[in-house]
Amino acid sequence: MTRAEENYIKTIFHLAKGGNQLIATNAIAMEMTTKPSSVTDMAKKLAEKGLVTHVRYQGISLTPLGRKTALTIVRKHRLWEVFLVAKLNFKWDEVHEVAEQLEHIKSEKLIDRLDAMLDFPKYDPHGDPIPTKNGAFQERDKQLLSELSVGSQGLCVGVKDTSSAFLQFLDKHHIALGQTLQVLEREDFDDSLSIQIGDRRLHISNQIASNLFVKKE
Amino acid sequence: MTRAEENYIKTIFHLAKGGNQLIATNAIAMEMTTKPSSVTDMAKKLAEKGLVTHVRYQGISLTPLGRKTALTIVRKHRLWEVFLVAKLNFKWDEVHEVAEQLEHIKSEKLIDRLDAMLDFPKYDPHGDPIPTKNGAFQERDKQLLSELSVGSQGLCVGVKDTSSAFLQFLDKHHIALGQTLQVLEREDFDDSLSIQIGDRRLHISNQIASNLFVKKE
DNA sequence: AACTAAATTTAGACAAATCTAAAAATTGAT
DNA sequence: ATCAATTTTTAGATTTGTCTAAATTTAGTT
Repeated sequence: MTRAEENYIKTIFHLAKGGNQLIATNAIAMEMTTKPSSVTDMAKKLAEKGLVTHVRYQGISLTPLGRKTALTIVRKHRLWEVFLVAKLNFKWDEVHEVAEQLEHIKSEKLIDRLDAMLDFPKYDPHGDPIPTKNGAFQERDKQLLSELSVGSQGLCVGVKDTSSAFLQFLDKHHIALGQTLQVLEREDFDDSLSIQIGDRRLHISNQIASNLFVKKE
Repeated sequence: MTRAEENYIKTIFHLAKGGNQLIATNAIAMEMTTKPSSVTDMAKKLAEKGLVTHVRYQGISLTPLGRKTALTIVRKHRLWEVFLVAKLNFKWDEVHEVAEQLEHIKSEKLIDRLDAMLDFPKYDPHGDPIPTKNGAFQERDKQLLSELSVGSQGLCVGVKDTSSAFLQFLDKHHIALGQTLQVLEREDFDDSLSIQIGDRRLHISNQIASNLFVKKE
């Protein structure tokens, strides 16, 4: 597998959110900032290798083999992210670019040892689940903070947006995964929320609330 | 810098043993198991970038910029080797191939943090010196065990041959860096040596002795 | 059902890195 | 100093991944 092939497989996996629907050529091109024609070219190559199914003019989906490949790449990416944060003191908004490179390193032993060194983490620094060695992959039971009803409590378990801007916003306001919060009030006008988090009260926009995953308590 | 460019720079550095003599096109091709014509092509490209000096029909040498680049790559390679052995329990004969991949990861922060995590090691698992962040690079005072006179003592500080076969031989006979040994006898016939190492006596061939670096004590 | 707009694919081209085969330069042996 | 052997370079081709521009298919509207 070349690096380019791996990146396509990973992108299709993400766009399909782990499922195996057909993903549009344009969607892949957009996500990878490349041209649709390039996507078609690669689709043919990946289809020949048995990694994707390419239905002409309809889209591309992963085969079971492609899905397994994607899970391996995602596993590597997320384990490296944990490593960077837990062992090298990277901030959670600094890890993506480096993990993007590290995920292509080819050594099963390396990944297994890394996994053990990190004590077999289940989630990456953004709360996304880490597939196991044999490809098991469990989405956590979670919902967006914006969907929580007034009065209910939630545990912060992940972020939807992983941009530096958003993650630094959370840092600035001392919102971190593992914290419990409660929705105190919702403004009908703009769907902004008043929340209680620890001993603090905070008012956050809907844009923030709809990018933070919580587990209802 | 592409990966291919980095590999050429690194190879030229190694063949020149850190110096800046002209290295023959053929020597580079041999070392990289590629064709001389490919080396010439790359030499032109690297010369244009100011990394090497290419004297037509004479050979290729690193410019100061090329040398600096090489040192960065060597630094990365050796730090990753230390990491693999010290943190992930790799054996010293298992690290090369993986480090070959990891050395191309582009992140200064990653390397600096790794360096700190490993406590700023001066030598890699094979005893080779690790260049510092600013490119300082000090060869240790060392000589081949085969050059030691009968009766003298030495501290094992490195290996010349880093092949699995040789490293596993050393493991098997419990010869490791950091150990002290003494030359008891030399056979004139084949230059094999009797050595005292710890409380053991060992008889080793010249081929072994001329691939083990010691520091005279 | 026909037509337009959007999405997708094809055809042909290009850059990077490599190769083969042929040409040119160097070396060294007499 | 000349010639043969070796080394190196050049010229032209190949593969991978990409692009542009044109052609094709699909989808939505009336």
